[in-house]
Amino acid sequence: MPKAKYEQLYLILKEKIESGTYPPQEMLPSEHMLIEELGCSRNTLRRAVSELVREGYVQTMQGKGMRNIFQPSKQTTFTLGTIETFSESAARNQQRGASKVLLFSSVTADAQLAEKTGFAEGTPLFYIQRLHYLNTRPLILNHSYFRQDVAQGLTRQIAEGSIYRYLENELHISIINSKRVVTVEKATLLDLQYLDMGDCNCLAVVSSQTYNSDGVMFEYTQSRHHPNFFRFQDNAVRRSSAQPRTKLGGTIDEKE
Amino acid sequence: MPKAKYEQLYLILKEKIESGTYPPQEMLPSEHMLIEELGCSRNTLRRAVSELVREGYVQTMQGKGMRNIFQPSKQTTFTLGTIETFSESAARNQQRGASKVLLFSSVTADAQLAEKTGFAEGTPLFYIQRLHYLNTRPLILNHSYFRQDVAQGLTRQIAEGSIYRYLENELHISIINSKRVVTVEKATLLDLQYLDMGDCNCLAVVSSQTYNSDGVMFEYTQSRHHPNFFRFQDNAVRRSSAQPRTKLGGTIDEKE
DNA sequence: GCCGATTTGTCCGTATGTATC
DNA sequence: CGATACATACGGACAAATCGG
Repeated sequence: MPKAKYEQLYLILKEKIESGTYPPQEMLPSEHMLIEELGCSRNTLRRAVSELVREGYVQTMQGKGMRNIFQPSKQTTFTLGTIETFSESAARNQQRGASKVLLFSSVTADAQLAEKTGFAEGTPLFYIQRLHYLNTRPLILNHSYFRQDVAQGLTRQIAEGSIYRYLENELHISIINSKRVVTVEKATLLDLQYLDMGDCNCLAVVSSQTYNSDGVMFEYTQSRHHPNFFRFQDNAVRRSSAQPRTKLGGTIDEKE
Repeated sequence: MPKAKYEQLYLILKEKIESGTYPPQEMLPSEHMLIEELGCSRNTLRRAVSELVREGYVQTMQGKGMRNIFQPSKQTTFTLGTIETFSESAARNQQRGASKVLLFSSVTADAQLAEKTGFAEGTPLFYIQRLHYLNTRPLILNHSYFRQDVAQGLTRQIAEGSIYRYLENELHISIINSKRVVTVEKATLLDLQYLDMGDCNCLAVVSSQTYNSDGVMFEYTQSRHHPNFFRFQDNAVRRSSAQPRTKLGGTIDEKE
C-alpha cells in the first residue's frame, strides 16, 4: 500500500471518478470542500489532483472549478498517461506472458554500437535477445545491453527468469529513471522470423536507457513491438504561459 | 515571457544544465544552496526541480542529492518528455512547414464514426483532411473532425491558415487538454498517394481528442505520420511505493 | 553499530494573486 | 462590485535516507 497521503488521496479520488460517484462531465466539489471531506491540507490535495490532471481524469480551470472528464473505456480498457506495457496488457487480459531467451552473449561496444546505445566505446556488455509471448503469440522482440561491471554475475539462467529481480534483490541496484524514445522502423529479418507480422513490414520500436542511483546508464534496451499490439497513451495539458514549451503548445501548433 | 516564478527557475536551471554550467553526471548544489542562490522558497524550487526530473534532466535521491543526467544530443537534438511535433521539428531545423487542405466537408457522425472518434452519433461535424509539408516533403496526413456547434463559422479559407488561431482568438474557445494515443497502422491508399513512403507499408498514427473549458470534446484528429520522421520521447521515473502504477513500474515489469 | 549532520520527501497553515460568475 | 475558486508563493515542521566519524 502507498504510504504517502497524497498518493492515498489520489487513489481515493480516482476511484470515485472511475466508479461514477462523481458524475461524468460534471464539476467535482471545490478544493475547500474536498479538503474538509478528506481531512488534508490544500497543498496535499492539490498534489493528488495535479496527478489526475496529468492523466486526463479531470480538468482544472481557475475561477471555475474542476471537471470530471474521465471516459469509461470506449473499446479497450483505458489506462492513461503512459505506455501500456507487455505485462500490463497481459494482466489486463487475464493472460500470462512467457519469455524465451534467444541469445545470451558478451560483446564490447564498438563505435557503431556506442553511437546507437549511448555506452562509451570499449564498454564490456552483456547482449541478450529475448522474445516475449502473450498467450503463445510472440509480440515483442527485445535487444538488451547491460554493462558487465554493473550487472555482475548475470547468466542465461537468470535471464530466463527476471533480470530485474536479480539486479534489485541480489545486487541491490536501485533503478532511478529510464529515458525512452518511440519510433517506427522497418522490420529486420529477425523480426520477420520471430514475430508473426502478416504483411506488415514495419514495427514500433521503444528504445530505453535506464539509470541507477549512481547516475550511470547500465542498460540499453530496444523493444520491437508487433504493430497490431502496440498502444501508447498520453494526456497533454494546456499550459498557462504559452512558451516554446513542448506539451500541448506543440501539439496544437502542429495543427496550424 | 513566463510569469510564474517556478517557471523562471525551471528555465534558469535547465539552461545551466544544458550549457554545462553544472557538469554532467555530477551533483547539483543542494536545495538549501539553490534556495539562497535563487532567492526563493523551498516549495517553489522543488516545483521547478520536479519538472526537470519529469523530463529526465536530473535524478533526485533522498539523503543524497540531485544529479545532472542530461545528455547533450547524441544524434538528433534531444527534447525530452513529450512528442516532437511537426512545427517543433520545423522550427528546430530552421525549416518552415507548409500545409495544404485536401478536403473540407460537413458530415454527421454515424455509428462507425462515433465509435472511432468518441463523438455522439448524429453529431454534425466538419471533416477536414490536411497535408503538412516540411521542406516541400509531405510528412503528416491529418484527418480532423470538429463539432460544428463549437467551431462555428469554420471555413476552408481558415483551414488553409491556422484553425487554432481562429478558435482561440475569434471564437474565444479555450483549449484545456488533449488525450492522445499512439499506434502503428497499415497505410491506406490515401497515405500512399500523398506521403512518399518508399517501401514502408505502415505508419505512426496519433489519435487525439481535444477538450475545451466546458468539458466538451470538440475535436478528434488522427495524425498519420511518415514512419521515418516520427519520434516520441519520454522519461519514466521510479516511484517510491510500487503500486500497480503505470510509469516505470510497468516499464520494468515488461522486462521480466 | 551508533550517532549526528546533511539532504531530500512529505505535510501543514497562511497570505496573496487572478480568473469567473 | 463582491464572493467563489483555483494558482502561486512562502515558511515551518517532521520523517526518511545517506554518509562520515
